[in-house]
Amino acid sequence: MTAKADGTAAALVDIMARDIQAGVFAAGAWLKQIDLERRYGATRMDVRRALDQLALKRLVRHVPNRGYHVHALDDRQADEIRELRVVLESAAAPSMVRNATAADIAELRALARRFEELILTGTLLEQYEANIAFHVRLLRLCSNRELINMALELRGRGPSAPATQWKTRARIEQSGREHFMMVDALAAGDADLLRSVIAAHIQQSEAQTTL
Amino acid sequence: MTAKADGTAAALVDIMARDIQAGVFAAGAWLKQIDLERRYGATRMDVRRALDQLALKRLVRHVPNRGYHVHALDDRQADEIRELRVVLESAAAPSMVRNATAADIAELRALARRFEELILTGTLLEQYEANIAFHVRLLRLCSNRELINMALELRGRGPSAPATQWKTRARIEQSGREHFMMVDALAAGDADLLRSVIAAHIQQSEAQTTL
DNA sequence: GTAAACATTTTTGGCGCCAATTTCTGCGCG
DNA sequence: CGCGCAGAAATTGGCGCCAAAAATGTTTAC
Repeated sequence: MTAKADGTAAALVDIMARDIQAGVFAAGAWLKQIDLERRYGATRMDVRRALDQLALKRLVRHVPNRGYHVHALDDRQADEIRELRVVLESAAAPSMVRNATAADIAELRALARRFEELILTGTLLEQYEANIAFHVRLLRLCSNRELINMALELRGRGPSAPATQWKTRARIEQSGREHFMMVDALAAGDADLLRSVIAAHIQQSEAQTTL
Repeated sequence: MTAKADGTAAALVDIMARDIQAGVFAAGAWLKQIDLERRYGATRMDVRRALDQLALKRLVRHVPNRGYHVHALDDRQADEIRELRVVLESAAAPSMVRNATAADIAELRALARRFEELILTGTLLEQYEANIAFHVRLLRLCSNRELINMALELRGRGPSAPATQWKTRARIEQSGREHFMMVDALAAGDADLLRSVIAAHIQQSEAQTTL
């Protein structure tokens, strides 16, 4: 529960970010420092640091003398973040195609299969994590580490809470198919195809972006 | 010198970021908290908060029990950040073209002219600030605010210190011309042209990106 | 003369307390 | 019965002090 010696603050930021994403706190709820330090078994100072960094990431908002509350992003921001993810992750496509080895492709296919299985047998959280695992593995093929970091950070900020992500069963199955389409595009070395599949996957639509 | 009541910490982060960019501190130098609190007239706690946030922005690096030192990015990171800026800012081009009014274009042309004048008459710092002013004004045409924020943050992290930015007089004059080329592309409503000028401008090369 | 060990000084980082502000609760008044 | 007000409780946020760790300077032994 309590994190290690030095990485305490950084680890707490990650854990809290995950919890906010997962909807542990109600949207717009006030985060009382006392509750947080009990919940995470952290010191007051660590909680404050974590809240400050989360405010910088726009996951929470700070109001002087009132405290921090989880920042529920409106539709506009959600759209803008999705659009940004399309820009970044499709820009990464050519680099991914360039660097993907046979072993990478095999691993990705396994992860795609795992996600597909969990559609039937897994819990929502397992599906969520399997999806993350696939996308992180895919992103790491890109040689631009700064782009990887930005894309991951953006994914953390976006409306990816399981509750809102896959609305229908048809949609989650479509996502599963798209994972295989990405792997196939990689195997075929078709960067343009990969790009458009990624774009459609993020936007959860059939059409490709026209930004 | 000392910042306002509430925004103290946030303002200090901005000021310190600017100073690091401007090369006030030597690359890799250790930032002693005592020096910082005297230099900026801030409390110890504000300095610590600012350093933490700067570490999150990767402008400084933290070593436990040693302190914070300015993070000199290597060539690889510099290239990756430049590449990311190309991706983001050229992705913004169509939106810029869509939203630019006649008034916007006039303002931008004035800013471009100001930069051109300062090439001859201004100091390096003035040139730097005029350049920033032009680019911020241009970016703000984009309707995607998240993209704007990311691009600005990235610009702050990149190797934009005046010392390394414009190596030759020919290059700074070329930058000045490119500013006008961007304004012209905006006025003509040519998003593709704007995109390639922006890409070339960031990469400081004549060729357009092939990412 | 050099290098290692020791002592001093500087710096970081954590812990706790207390003041300022806000919110909640209960009471009185119209 | 509702509204407003005052006191109390709770929460945030700032300030300072002190211990642990590192860097520096000094002494001593070889």
